[in-house]
Amino acid sequence: MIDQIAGEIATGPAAKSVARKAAGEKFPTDDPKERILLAAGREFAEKGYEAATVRDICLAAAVNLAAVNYYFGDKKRLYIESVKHAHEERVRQVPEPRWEPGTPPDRKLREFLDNTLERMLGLGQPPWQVRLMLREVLQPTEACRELVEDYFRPHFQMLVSILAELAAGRLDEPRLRRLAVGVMGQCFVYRAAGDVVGMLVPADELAALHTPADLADHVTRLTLAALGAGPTLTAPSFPGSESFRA
Amino acid sequence: MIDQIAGEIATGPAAKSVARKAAGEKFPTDDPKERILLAAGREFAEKGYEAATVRDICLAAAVNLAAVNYYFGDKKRLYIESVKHAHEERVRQVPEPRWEPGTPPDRKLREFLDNTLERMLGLGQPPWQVRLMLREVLQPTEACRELVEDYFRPHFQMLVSILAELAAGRLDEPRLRRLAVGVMGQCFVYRAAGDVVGMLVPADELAALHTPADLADHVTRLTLAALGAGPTLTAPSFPGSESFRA
DNA sequence: GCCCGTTTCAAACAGGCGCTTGAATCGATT
DNA sequence: AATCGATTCAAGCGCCTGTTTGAAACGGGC
Repeated sequence: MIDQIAGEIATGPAAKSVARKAAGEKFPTDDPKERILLAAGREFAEKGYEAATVRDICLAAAVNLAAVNYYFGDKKRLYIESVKHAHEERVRQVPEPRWEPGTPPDRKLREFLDNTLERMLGLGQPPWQVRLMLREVLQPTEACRELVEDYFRPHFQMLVSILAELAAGRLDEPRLRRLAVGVMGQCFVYRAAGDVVGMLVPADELAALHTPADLADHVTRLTLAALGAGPTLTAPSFPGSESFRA
Repeated sequence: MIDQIAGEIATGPAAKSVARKAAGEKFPTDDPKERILLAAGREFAEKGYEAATVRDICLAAAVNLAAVNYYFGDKKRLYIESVKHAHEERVRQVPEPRWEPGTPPDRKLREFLDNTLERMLGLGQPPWQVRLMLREVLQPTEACRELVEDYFRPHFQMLVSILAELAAGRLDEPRLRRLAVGVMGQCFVYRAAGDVVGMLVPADELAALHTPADLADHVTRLTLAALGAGPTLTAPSFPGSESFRA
């Protein structure tokens, strides 16, 4: 919809003032640089670096084709900047959970996973920022290392700390990290291979047992059981019998 | 190396018979169609559909540019055929494990995971076939559904059956499937997000605890513990105390 | 009211892409 | 040996890509 409007506007010869007004209504900012970053992020997330074209980005951003080169130099630098921009925005959108001292670790784990899964899968369609970051995870480019250090490592370390509390010294750091990778993997598979999971699991089952909340619950129970800090998955569950439940 | 040779050959004007001879030595087959499928698979796996070019594929296959259109019609159909071809070859390379009746399920699980991880991660660089299939998992195209039905579903179902044995009727089918997705996710994360895992986990630790054999062992123990069919991860391990070990 | 640095614009450039073509060449059949 | 369908070839056709360009439009300082 926006694309169409912007396209018509950008094409028209003497419809510039109209373009300004329309763009000003449709876009959150009048700054062309900001508009390009926004449109570029969406395009790159959807189509990937190669398939996304500077023309489409400028069309969506309602700016002239030459603006990309004017503000960013070339396509490559625009991509890196848009990944950083998306990352910063996503951090602002979903802040990491904080707990006051003394919070039981099983509750922390449950809330950590709830937060992680909500961020990864989101309600409805996950935002384009997440898809853009997923691309970096699957095929790291220059922007990846920064992403890992600023964003993934703190998150990962938080999980390791929670697991350390649960293990209570009976598992060394390397093994805690291995466990943490596995825990993240159980969440990650739904984001990265969601389509295949959707083909392997019946639709009704997916809606009933694979929502972010369900999965957070399941992975928490599984991890607690594996660490000997909770009942096994095969044990009958009594409502309210577990402390980590909200 | 092969590419360079093929390139020189394909370019030369009167060096055709030489080309035949050289290609015959370098390629496993003289059939141009087979050579194109092989080269196409490698190119698509490495660069993706968009970035891979018909020109490079033909150069690598030491065939004329027009051969692709002659044998496959267009680039799209070549891609679909090469995915199918890669899938068939991979099945032949690493056949699924079979057990005689009466094999204990924990041993089956361990061997299943060993097989799965070996296939996914392989020794050294995983073959291009796996990378090509990974692309389909992450961004399904027309070739994906066939891949799932012929290849992933039977594998997935085998895992579900093993887990059902371990749960011994104390877990319903939907919950078994959810558990199976998680188990596959713990393996999948190393294949899909291996680079990021490599940044989060120290290199020496990676080599010591994250090899296919180590991971198969770890995930088996974790799953058994979660199902109450084995000791917890925090329990000290006595060598030879577990039946599933080879 | 004019000026000049900053920003925006339409138009075009060179290059690479998938795909097509018509002729040359091959190889089995007669 | 001649024939003819199957295959291979070099060349090129549009098309679309990222990028460049020179001029037009803008806006704050004299």
